[in-house]
Amino acid sequence: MSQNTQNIQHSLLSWYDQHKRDLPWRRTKDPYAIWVSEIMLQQTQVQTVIPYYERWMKRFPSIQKLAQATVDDILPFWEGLGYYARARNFHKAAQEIVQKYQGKIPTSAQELIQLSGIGPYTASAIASIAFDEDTPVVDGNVRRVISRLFLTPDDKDKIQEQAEKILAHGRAGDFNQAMMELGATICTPQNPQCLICPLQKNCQAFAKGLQADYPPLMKRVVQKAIKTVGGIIWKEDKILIHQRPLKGLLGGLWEFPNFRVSEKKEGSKLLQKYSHQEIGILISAGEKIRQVKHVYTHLIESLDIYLGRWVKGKIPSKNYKWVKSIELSQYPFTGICSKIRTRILNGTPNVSSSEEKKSHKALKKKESPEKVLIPT
DNA sequence: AATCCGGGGAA
DNA sequence: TTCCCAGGATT
Repeated sequence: MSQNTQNIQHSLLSWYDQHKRDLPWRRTKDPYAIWVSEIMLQQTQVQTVIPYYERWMKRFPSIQKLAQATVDDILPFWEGLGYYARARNFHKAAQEIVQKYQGKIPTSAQELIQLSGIGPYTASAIASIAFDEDTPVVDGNVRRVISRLFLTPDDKDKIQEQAEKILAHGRAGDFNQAMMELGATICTPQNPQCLICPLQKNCQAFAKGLQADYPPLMKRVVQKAIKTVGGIIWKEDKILIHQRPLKGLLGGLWEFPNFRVSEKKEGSKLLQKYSHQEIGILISAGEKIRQVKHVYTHLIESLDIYLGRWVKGKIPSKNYKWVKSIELSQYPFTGICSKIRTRILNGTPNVSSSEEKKSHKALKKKESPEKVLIPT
């Protein structure tokens, strides 16, 4: 091992021992708990994950409890976290563990990666953190730190090679977390805090003043704008909701019926047309309640919501349901439709965006609605 | 090798 | 606004 590597390991681990954040999943060695955290942390920041992690662990405290649950049981605990396939894959893996592994979580990265939802990163993370296997992780943080430390080109194999070279054997779990912690708190994408960085003396980018140039920027994709029309469709005191197909965008989440449109016709007519074509019901469509925008990674959706009333026809029993407005909060909703749901429950069709955010959070805490919008 | 898959924090 | 986050599955 080179002098430089020894120095990096020592400086990084000393810094980590002294400065590591007190995170819920760092208070345990339970491999299941660490697994939960690693799945939630995929492409998701620590501060976002913490409340979800706490709620999840309370409701599904073990791999057995998770395996016993249904997909509909688990989705509400993932609502708003995004990348819903993570929840489904994790659930599937839990059932595999119970059925094929006698309920025992495998201890090696090589075995873990076989499970659904576990890729190279997560396999190494669980193996090193929960089982002390000497295997390095490479995530967005590690990629950036290594890229700057060694001016490594942004090549998957080169980064992996470097990560293996500097891994502190015997303390792989701490070392891996330290690399990620450094990337998250000091060696940040913009304005890295090089002056207080424990690896400043080892950093080739800092020596040349090239921190801002590493890693090279990725080309970004332009978001596509799409337009949809949807309806709050009443039948007596009930509203029609739809569960999205399990696979694909927002899989398994519920929403108010809405349809992709390209034509520039009148929205209420389109809602009638698609309600007939896609759902098989006849409705009368009234005024536009409001327009809601929602930004996805590759998509910007603009949804026009109309008030509707059922006239005749039977809904497909599978993915459609009539529910009372006060029951809406029992279903995990898509982000864009939860904005509208909030307004129905509050009886405030038009609120400012700041108020919208508050009421959205209030809903999640299951606070009782004050008023209910009366159908016209 | 590309593309899909969310929602939010931070500057 | 823009970047990107303790990535994995699908095609």
